[in-house]
Amino acid sequence: MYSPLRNNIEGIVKLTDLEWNLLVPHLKIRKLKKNELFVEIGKTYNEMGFVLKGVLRHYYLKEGEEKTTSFYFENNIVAAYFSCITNQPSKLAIEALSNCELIVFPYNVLLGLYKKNKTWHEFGRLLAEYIVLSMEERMVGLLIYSPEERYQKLIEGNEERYRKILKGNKTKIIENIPQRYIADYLGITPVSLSRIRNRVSKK
Amino acid sequence: MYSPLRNNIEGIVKLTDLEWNLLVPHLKIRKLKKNELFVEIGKTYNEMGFVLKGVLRHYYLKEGEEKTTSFYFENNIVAAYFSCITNQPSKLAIEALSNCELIVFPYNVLLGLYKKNKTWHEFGRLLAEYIVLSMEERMVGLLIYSPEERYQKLIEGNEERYRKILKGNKTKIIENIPQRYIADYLGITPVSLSRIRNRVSKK
DNA sequence: CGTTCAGTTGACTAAGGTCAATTCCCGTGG
DNA sequence: CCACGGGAATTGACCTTAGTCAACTGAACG
Repeated sequence: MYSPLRNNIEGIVKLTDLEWNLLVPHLKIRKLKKNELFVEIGKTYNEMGFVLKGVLRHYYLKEGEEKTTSFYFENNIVAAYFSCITNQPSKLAIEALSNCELIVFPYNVLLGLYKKNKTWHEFGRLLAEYIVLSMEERMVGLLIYSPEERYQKLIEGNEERYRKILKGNKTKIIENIPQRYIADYLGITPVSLSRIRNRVSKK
Repeated sequence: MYSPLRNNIEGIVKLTDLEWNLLVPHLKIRKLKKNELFVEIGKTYNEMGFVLKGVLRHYYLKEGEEKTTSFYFENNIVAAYFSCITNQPSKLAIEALSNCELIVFPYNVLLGLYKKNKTWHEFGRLLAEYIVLSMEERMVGLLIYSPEERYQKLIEGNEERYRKILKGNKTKIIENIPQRYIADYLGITPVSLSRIRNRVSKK
């Protein structure tokens, strides 16, 4: 039941059964219906999730408009990282784009494991480090490529992936996500994305 | 001599003298002349730095053009993070924009401290986590604000800073960095930045 | 079968990119 | 001290591309 989570953690550090079992008692399954929120803006969170089934999006509000900046697929960790780490109200919302099934556990528990156990602590550090690397990559992409180039790269699936746990299969973005969210993700409007797609397909 | 580094680390975790002294023997001072490279593209690095004096920039090459995506000021940690973590050749270069004085030490040593000492390990994890938070913020800025809005935010110094160690004083960007690099940082051309400045100053 | 909403398309606007000329600044050498 | 050279920044003219608004299309769903 929980083995996909273990597999993914073990993509980063090897766990003994003993270590794994430190976490297991705190795991729960949580189901979300399509359009249900996993994280709401303004609330403070202590909950980590791991996607077993489904897709979620992560958005900010700017002048009342939802701006989708990220997605979570199967085998991704999903959380209001900012809120968990700083204990401040979340500035972003996370919404299920389809019916989802998550493994959830409290961030506190993870912090406890960090204190108690070296392997778990190493997992926490490495996870954060890999997230840094993947964010650096995306940020550089936003700075040095045009919207059209970014779209090209997205459909070519050219981005590097440091660990499966971070980004599952990116090609799924194209297949499973409504275009207006992809447009946000690329930093453009849905209308522009439609035109870019048109341009690109004619080449 | 090394106390600014200790102060900044202690912005994240408290160190006993004993813990601090685990690192000290491995510290060295390194001076860079203006325009000298701290990191070259294609070489693999194991060196961390901490800026005592001066400013550096961090750039990628795209079709032969240098694209500056980040800066390092006094009291910032500077490193080819990607190269240190993955042991792969660096894709970016880091250049001194002025004569610089750095404290340097091997990343290996830090890894050794992580293994040996819980406080150091916690430092490593928290550092990576704060970097994640600050990168998330910058990335969202690139996605949801226009170039002009980004420039406004830059001069207003509106960005949050999770720890001094990450980003020193951002207002210094405006004062100390040639505009063409700031343009890259904002994801626009120097010509556009000049026009934006003109527009903004007339409001 | 109609309602709804995402996606496309068209017309127009606004903003950034490009290229080139000019000005400004600063340092260097006569 | 002044004149010159070189690079950075500004400005102008023009182009390209994204944004906006609105109309239309088409598929999904009840």
